[in-house]
Amino acid sequence: MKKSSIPPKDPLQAFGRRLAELRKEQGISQEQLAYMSGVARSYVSGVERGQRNISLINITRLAEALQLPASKLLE
Amino acid sequence: MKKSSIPPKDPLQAFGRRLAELRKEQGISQEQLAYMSGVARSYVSGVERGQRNISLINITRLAEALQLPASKLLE
DNA sequence: GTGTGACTATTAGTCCGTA
DNA sequence: ATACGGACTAATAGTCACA
Repeated sequence: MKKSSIPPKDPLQAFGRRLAELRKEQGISQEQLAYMSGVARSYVSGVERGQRNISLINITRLAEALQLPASKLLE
Repeated sequence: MKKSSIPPKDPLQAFGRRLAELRKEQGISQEQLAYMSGVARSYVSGVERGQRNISLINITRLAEALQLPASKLLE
C-alpha cells in the first residue's frame, strides 16, 4: 500500500487476538483449526499473531471452521 | 492446498453487494470512497462486483471511510 | 502445540486507458 | 459515475525446517 495514513497494523492484531480467543473457546488447537479450514498451520499462527494481512476468503474459511459468522471475527 | 475444500467466491460477492449498499446509503460515489479510504477507484469497482479478494487491512480502511465497524461489512 | 524466517507462486492493489 | 481491460509492483498465500 502507498497510503500509510491511518490504520496499518492494529486491525491485524485485533483480528488475531479475536481468532485465538474464539478458537480456544472451542478447545481446538491451531493444528486442528488449520486442518478444518484448509489452511496451513503456520499460517494460522501468523494470523493469530497479527503478522499476516488475511484476505476475505480465508477469513470466511476460518469462520466456517469455527461455525461462526465471519463478522464475529471482526468484532 | 485443497482449493475446493471449503466454499469460496460467494463471500466476495456478498461483501461487494454489502459494500455498495452501505456506500449508497451515505450517498457517496465509488470515487469518493476510494479517495477517502486511500485505495484505487478501479479497485473499489472490482471489490463491489465480487471480483477481488480484499484483505483485512483494506476492509478496515473502507469501514473507516464509511464510519462503520468492519464487522458491519460482513453481515 | 506453537513461533519464526525463508522461500516461491499467486494475487492484491495501482495506474493507465477505453467505453 | 461506473464497468472493464492491460500492465505493472508489492504483498499475500501457502509450505517447510527448525527453534
